[in-house]
Amino acid sequence: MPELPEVETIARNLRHGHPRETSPAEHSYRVREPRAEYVTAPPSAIPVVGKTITGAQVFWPRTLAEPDENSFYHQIIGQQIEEVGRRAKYLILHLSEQKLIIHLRMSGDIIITPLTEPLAPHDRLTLTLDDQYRLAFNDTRKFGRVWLMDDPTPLFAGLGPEPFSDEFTPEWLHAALQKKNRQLKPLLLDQTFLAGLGNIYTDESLHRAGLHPLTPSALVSETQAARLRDTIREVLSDGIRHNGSSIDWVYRGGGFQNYFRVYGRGDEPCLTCGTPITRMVVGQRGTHFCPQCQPLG
DNA sequence: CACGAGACCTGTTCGC
DNA sequence: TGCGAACAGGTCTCGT
Repeated sequence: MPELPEVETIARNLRHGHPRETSPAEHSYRVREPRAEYVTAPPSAIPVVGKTITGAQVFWPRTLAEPDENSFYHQIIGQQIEEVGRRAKYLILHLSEQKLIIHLRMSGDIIITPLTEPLAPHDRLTLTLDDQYRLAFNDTRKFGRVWLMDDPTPLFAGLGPEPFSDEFTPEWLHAALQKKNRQLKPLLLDQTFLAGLGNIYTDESLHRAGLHPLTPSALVSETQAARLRDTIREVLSDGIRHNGSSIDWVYRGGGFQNYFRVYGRGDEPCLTCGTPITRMVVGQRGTHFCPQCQPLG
């Protein structure tokens, strides 16, 4: 589920609590009704910085990638949450002694509730906080993973650059695309090439850049690469500004789904030219593009 | 190196 | 109504 903007939103929520999306209805299409209980604020929007972990519980063993369960309990209890960060799609809780790394994969979410609330159906790992709140890693599909480590550097070693870093320049992107001989869509999804893009934001970036998802990377011109770099940053910024995307049953307060131009809009008219959006499968992922605005070759 | 298929999982939606 | 297939924001591994 979550891509860079959603993970960034959760990190900010856990750090500060964050103002909610008060989405104006103007560009709204495909609007889904948010779950009534979350209309004011999603449960991830409660700050946890400064709180101390007084208990922990693992309900689905595979969720905990490292260390083993007993060591996890022994090590994490007593540590304070000092800061919350993000690298690629990883959420990072900086604890007083170690780092707690969380990858939400397809269906993960972080939910903060008072201890008096019952556990949610898909809570896989929970932390008890000293102010009588509970931080739950909730993950319907069980793909998510959690690591408690002294130094997470090895986990991040293979990742490509952050899209908002100084390293991600038009020149870097053009050169990097030249070095590969791959289709753009799967290449942009490859976290070792560039960190943070997922299926939604890749499709949206390529549409705004006017590039076909199957374009061979080595054929992208300098001008096109520069444009693509800008649209990637633009789409991610828009996503963050709207607190990420909320689709299907996972609602965490974001509203960027109301601004999708191609994702999930197969057969609907392109908002630029009116041509029906095409949906095809590329690398086993649903891929959406406008055949008019994003010609191949 | 590039690419496709299969795994890992549960839940929703759609067609018959 | 029931039931199977397709599909879902991600990533890893294996075979060609």
